[in-house]
Amino acid sequence: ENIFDRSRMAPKTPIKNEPVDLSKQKGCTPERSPITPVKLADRPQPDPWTPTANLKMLVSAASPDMRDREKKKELFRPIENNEQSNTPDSLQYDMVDDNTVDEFEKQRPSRKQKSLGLLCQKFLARYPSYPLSTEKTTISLDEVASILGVERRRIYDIVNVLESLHLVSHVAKNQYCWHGRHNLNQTLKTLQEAGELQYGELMALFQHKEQDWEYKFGEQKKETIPESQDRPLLDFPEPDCTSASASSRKDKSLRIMSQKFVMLFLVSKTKIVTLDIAAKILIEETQDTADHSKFKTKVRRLYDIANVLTSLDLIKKVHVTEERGRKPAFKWIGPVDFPGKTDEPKGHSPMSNPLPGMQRGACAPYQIQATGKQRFTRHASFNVAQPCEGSRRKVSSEPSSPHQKRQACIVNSDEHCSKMINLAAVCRQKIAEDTRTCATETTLNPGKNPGTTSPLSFLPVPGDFDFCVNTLPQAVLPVVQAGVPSISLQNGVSSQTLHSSMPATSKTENGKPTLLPNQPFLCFPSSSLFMLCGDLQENNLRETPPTTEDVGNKSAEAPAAVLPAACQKHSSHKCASPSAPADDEEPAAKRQAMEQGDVPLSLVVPKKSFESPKAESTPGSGCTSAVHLEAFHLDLASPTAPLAADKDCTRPLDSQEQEKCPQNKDLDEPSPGKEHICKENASQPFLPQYIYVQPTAGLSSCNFLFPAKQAPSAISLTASQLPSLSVPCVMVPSAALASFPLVCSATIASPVSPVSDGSFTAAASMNFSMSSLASTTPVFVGTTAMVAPKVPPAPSVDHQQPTHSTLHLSPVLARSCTAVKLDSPVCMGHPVTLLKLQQPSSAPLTPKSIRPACHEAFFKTPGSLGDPLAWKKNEGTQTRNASSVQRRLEISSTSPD
DNA sequence: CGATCCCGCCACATT
DNA sequence: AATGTGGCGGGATCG
Repeated sequence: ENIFDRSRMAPKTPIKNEPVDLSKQKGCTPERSPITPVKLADRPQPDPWTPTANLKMLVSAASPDMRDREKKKELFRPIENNEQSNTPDSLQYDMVDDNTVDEFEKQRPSRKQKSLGLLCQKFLARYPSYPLSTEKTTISLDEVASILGVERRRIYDIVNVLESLHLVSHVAKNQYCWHGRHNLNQTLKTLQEAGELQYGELMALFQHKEQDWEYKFGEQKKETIPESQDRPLLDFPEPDCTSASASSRKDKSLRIMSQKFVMLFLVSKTKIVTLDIAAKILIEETQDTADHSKFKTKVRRLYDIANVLTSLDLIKKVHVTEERGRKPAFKWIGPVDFPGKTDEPKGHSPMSNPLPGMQRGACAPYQIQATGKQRFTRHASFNVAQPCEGSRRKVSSEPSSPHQKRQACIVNSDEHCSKMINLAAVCRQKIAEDTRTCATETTLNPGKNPGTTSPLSFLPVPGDFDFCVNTLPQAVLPVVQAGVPSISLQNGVSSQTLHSSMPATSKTENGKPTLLPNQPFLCFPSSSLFMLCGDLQENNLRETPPTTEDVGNKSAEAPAAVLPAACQKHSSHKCASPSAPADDEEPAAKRQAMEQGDVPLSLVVPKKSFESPKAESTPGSGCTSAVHLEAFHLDLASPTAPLAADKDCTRPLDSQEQEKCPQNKDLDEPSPGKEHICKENASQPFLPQYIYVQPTAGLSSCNFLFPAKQAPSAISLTASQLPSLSVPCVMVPSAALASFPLVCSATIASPVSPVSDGSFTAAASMNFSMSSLASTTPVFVGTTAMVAPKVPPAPSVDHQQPTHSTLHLSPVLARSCTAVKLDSPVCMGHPVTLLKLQQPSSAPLTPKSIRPACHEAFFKTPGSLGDPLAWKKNEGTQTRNASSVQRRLEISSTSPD
């Protein structure tokens, strides 16, 4: 045979392929064949063939080429479509030298035949997926290499990836132990958790970027300490490794890269990750500057990894079509839910050790990350509460203008920042693109759900990016923000473009009636508050300006210089919080989203939030906060842009922005408690701290909400305000005020209930959700009351109002509910508006309390007034309580505390 | 022409 | 120094 081969080969052209044959030939000469393949290849033959060849020879001595060939054939065939594979075989046997060319060609393995993926399949074919626990299969690199007829180097490529998933472990030189897929799910789970921590944030960054940014920045700069923390996210592995394992060398980057890559999938809502995004993320982490060459190299490596993962049936190649064109991407087709897995993203303590088996380097990156993340999340959850870092620091430090800070941060953090930025930018773009684009992929759905897709979960956050970016840059976003939530998101998304214009319009955009379509809201970012101007009209314009300001504020915290610190913190917190929450939530969201569709594109996340479900989901606990946030974001977005994506993205920003606002006083707090407008119900849930005032559409009046939120922590302002529950807020009723009550109308929603998202928007806006914030006090109640009076109009309301008043106290929910009721009947007026109003109303109430409860309860059943009462009670308590969040939750339930 | 990615040089680690 | 590992990127193929 050998001879034949030679003959064939020789005559023709020495093809690379040939080597194998040659080796075989060599094989003939046993001498050389040392077991370990030496580079010797040189040997006699001209062909340098690889040493492995010799080995192969030896190995295969028993079953020489034939096998290989056969194997190859077999393997290939299935794999490849071509017939060629066959031919070669035939050739072998039949062939004559003559066949030569054709045959050769045929024989010569086409590139595909030599692909790493194919090789990996062959490799895997040799071992049982689920080996008996008892038996241990050892893998000899040399042996395998020779058997498979490849260089050892290639085997390393495969083994490294397999090792990253713990399918094999390195036991000794040249020796690997085959574990099979028994622990695959566990490993994936671990990776997912770790990924959420790490990437969650990153992603978040991307998606939420702003938050993250600020978050990061803030922390880092502010505190150096944090740095390490931050790092975790990115670097995680190395550090640990280094210390721990002392991993030397660069080490196993392929292994680590593989894990990270897998994490991205697991964290991605859509389960689709485009190569470029992955590369960017990985590069980023890596640190360095990513130059083009690096990027290229990364991509190459990713292809290597992807080939192996594909062979494992964990991913498949797909294409995501974006505006720009189609981009290569991979979709996760492996297990998604891991039973035991904790769902909660946040909490995990992944650290423990994700990878059971890892021996070597396996330092799990996770750990580190985890840490950092956790923190984040927490923060996120409550701005106030946890603010720890950010706020505190900030406070102390300088709070001057937010902008400055940011910038400064940026500068300082610089790298991170820059990276972040870049990434964010990238993400955005992608997102935007994605959004727009549809996924074409075979697999994917073309669906494009707008929202959905982004490959990474990140996307959703887009807003963040912008935010961040903008901020840094300057911020411009604002406008969008003004647009309000929806807009903001969009902005964030910027790339998407979404709605940039939207701001005001956003509502319209949606088309969703709900919002008031045109109602413009004004949001005042002031700190806590938002002002919504409800005018239906478009006051937007006017509003806009403010918004802008807000925006600016956002970035900065402009408002009060004083507060600045606080603000900053807030901002940071907020950001963080939002993000964090987001992260946490995201997972869920993602999941959901994911579930929903594959959309390739990013963005998916938020949407859900809109829906009540989210709120529900979130509910609870601390998590909730996070969730809220997300929801929040979403909500915001939703209003305007129905598109989830957009919304999502933007949202965050908005909130942030809002926070900034200066206004106030309260504002500061505001920041903490962002108030969002939630158009949607969803928003309800979370909303942060701000209070909105919505005017009804028609109404000119504007309402203001002040955030109560955090009183405690928060800022002084709050305190003042809050002191009692309500406090701070001021409402301006005007007709508008009425609206608030109207807000209740939100109730309207009732019908819809929370739901409606689309529509909600308006409502949403109303929502504010301060609750989340914390605020504590819901406060508003008073407002409500106030309203009532004014509102007389709504007689119907009246009854409620009374309630309200009482209610007011109660947390948001109650309010909302109440309000709703009232409204509905009464208010009236603008139905649409009403919806919006509702929220507002709620908002007024108390942002804080509202939050959690709100979400769910609210929307869903506005009706139950009873609650309100309860609320009142609660409120009282609440007020006391600082922790808004909890309360809120409680509130919702009833009286929590 | 961009997407893939094979191939193997070469550096670093380990023995 | 030999050998094990594996980063890395040129450049060939593929589509």
